[in-house]
Amino acid sequence: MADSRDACVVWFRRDLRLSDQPTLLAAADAAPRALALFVLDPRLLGPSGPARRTFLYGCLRELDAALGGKLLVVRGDPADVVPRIAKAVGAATVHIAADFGPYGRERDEVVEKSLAADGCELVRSGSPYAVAPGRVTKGDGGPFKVFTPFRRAWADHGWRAPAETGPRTVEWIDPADKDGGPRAVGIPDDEKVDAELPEPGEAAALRRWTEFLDGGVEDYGGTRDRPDKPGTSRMSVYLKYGCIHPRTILADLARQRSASAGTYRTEIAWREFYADVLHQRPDSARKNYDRAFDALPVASGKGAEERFAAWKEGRTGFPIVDAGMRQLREQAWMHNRVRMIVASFLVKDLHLPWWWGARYFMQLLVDGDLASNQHGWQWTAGSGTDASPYFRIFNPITQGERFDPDGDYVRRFVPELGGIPGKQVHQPWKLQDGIPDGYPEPIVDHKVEREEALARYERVKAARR
DNA sequence: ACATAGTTTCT
DNA sequence: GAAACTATG
Repeated sequence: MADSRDACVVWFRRDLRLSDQPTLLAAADAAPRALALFVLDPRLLGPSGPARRTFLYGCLRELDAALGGKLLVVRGDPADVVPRIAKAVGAATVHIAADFGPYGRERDEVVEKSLAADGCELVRSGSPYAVAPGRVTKGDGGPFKVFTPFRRAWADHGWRAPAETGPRTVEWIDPADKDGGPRAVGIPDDEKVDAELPEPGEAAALRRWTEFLDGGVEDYGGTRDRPDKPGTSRMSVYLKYGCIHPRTILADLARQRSASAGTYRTEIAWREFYADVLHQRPDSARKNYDRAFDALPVASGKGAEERFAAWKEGRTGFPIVDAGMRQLREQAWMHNRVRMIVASFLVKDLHLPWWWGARYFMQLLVDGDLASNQHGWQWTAGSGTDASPYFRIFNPITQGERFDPDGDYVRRFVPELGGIPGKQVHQPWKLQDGIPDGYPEPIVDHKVEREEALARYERVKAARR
């Protein structure tokens, strides 16, 4: 329909890399020249704080440099902005590098309709998942609700090998040459971020991945649950922004034979599972996946707000919880084991709604991803897919002693406890000399609140009948 | 007597 | 996952 037009638009969205980028192949097939576009959409950024935005800007800066300074960055609603740009460059097709994945499909349709009015086609050629959400289904076509069967079907489904692409597959159009479209706003300046952020961009992602593959993956099974050790891959933030694609990771893992490589692959599968769940049930980003949990009485009012503030600021009096919450502020990141511990504490000890904690995580975590974050929380709360049973209530002391056995993690992030040697640091109220100055008493009695949580859960059971 | 390894129970 | 319970030496 538009063979006379020789240009297209490559709309970078969540896949901010150039290698292994099938969108570029699709674009090169469609037209010899392409305009590289990134839309700063306030809704795409979601409830992100300065850490996430600044990391994103770093990725954009690297991409722009790799494209010879030709990345067009505009602000606005894609449904309005994208068609105007497509028209300005005379594009017959707009190629999205990675669709939204689990959410925002309706919004894509709005853009699609708007483009179609100008005879321009929207082409989705990628996904930030090995298997796009919605593709792995049960025999009857229904979605999986339990992780393990999903993982098997997901592995059986398979995915293609990384694509051989480079930045020179198309000729990039200088955005200054286009007339009539929205004006470039450029990449915003970095915001003031107190946390120390990981290095943004594709090159950093590949460096980190190589480092993990060569050094850490063999120990992954043994040390991934140890917040006091650098045992995790730290790849989450790069996956979130598409600085690396999971299929690159999976292809490298397939060359390894170790059990640890299999464990790591399972973690990738969890990411894909939760994306699939959110795709099937977009409402589960805000509401209980299991609606029987709507009957769970949650704390509210002034007392709840005060407890929530203590949790956020890392002054609950439970060292492992406080260390985690302070790591979150210092690094815009928290070790996954500790995420589970602080989440369990918020839900089961403080009886606060899981979505309070989930929203706070999304604001601060540099790797915050809606699907993984919300469903990770729902897993802990017991309201999610294949969730942990509600009676699984983490004991913050036992968890601390088991996963931070020498107390190094706590001392690193809670300086008030810096002088207490060994694992005693997990129970400062038992010290002979009393709790060190400046460190709070426990704000709740875990044993009491555990019983309270179980009692509240009876309401959920009743609601199911 | 008592520590502890193993088992059951809990939506 | 943790607590209560049971068996064992």
